[in-house]
Amino acid sequence: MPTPATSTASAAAKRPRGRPRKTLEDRDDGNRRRELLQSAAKLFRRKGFDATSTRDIAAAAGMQSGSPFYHFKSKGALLYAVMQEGMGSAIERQQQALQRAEAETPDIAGQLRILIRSHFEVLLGPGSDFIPVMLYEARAITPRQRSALAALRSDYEAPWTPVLNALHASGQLRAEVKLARLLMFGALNWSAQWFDARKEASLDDLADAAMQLFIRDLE
Amino acid sequence: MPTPATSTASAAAKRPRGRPRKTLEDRDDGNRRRELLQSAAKLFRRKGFDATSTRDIAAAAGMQSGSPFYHFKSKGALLYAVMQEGMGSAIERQQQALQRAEAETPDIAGQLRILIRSHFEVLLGPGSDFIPVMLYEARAITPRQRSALAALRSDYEAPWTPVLNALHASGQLRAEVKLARLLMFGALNWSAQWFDARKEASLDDLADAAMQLFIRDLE
DNA sequence: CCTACCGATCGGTAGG
DNA sequence: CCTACCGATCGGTAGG
Repeated sequence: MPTPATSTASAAAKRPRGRPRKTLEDRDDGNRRRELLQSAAKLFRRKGFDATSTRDIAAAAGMQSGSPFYHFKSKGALLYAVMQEGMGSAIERQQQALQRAEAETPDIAGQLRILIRSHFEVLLGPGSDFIPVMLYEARAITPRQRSALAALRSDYEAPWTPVLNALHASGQLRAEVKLARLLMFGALNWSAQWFDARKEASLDDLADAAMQLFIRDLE
Repeated sequence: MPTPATSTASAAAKRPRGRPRKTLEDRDDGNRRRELLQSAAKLFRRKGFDATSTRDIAAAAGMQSGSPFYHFKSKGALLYAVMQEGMGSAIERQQQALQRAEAETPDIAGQLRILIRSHFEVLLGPGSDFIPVMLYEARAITPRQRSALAALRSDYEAPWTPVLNALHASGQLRAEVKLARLLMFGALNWSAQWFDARKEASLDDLADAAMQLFIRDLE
């Protein structure tokens, strides 16, 4: 829950930073921009892009109504930045998960489990507003932005292809790889609509269920 | 493609109906309401609820800007009506598909295929704007409306439960039924995001791929 | 980053 | 169902 804008702003006014001078660096512009991104991601996810006003976002970040436009040249640019940020960190997390797993040299099904588990984390884990926004607000961006994001998406999906091909070749994945991939991502991505972290199932439970659903001859 | 509003309106003015008197029945209010629902469903799907203005909808149905409010008391009521209409016809189609199949007494996997095939038709077939709107614009309706639709959704999903339970019992579906159902619907529902009727795959291809992906020991 | 503001658009309504 | 209209809200900007 974000603190209401007014109290955040007044708290900041009452509690001056350690350094006395009020230079630009003191303002820590990078952090303000990051707070805007976070607030925007959370609101875009909860209410949708069109139902979120730039005033909502400003208030959530403890700013006045016009201030977001000091950091982003338009509301659309903010949305696009949220999506880029989401894809960037998703790719990063995925690569880290794959590298961590390399030490254990898992079998091919084990590699798919790593990818699926990492995908659920990006989608449902802590701070996971960016990717759902990217998935569910694609209508609101320009064609040029869409194709730039499609390139990032290809990067993200690249590690999946050899794994799925190998599983198909070994008979553990029966459906044609191209359609299987689309259906599998649907099963995973849709979880952003129903998953409730407070409820029974954990991300590991989800990954187990997905593996059992898609892959035969496990272990 | 809907005819532009102006030409539709002027055509109607130039071509009086068969009956000379201008009573209310002559106006055929039921059809106008239906045209509004169709236009709204198409626009809500393409642009989203918030990005669609009631003026857009009116124009698509060949009306003036204030006229939708003669048929629906608010924009939200229009959205809700689209969703109800979608669920109603989805349930109807599903029951017809199941009845048609009864004559052939298919095995349990065959029954799942019927349900999946019917689901793809409701989602991707001709005139399939209503259910995607229901799936992707749920944020925009009130909690009361949401729970009323959840009841319809339960009706729709009811035939799936015994089929999935039986497949789980026979070992053809390995994952726990509750999570499997959520993941499966995700795989199917997500197709509304990527399916292109002009491209290679048919709805039967999709149903085949889904069956191969989810179910073992087919035929 | 704030203050003050603008033009455009929007959902909805009164009266016919 | 149309005409004419209203109040509210919104994205964005100038000037500091």
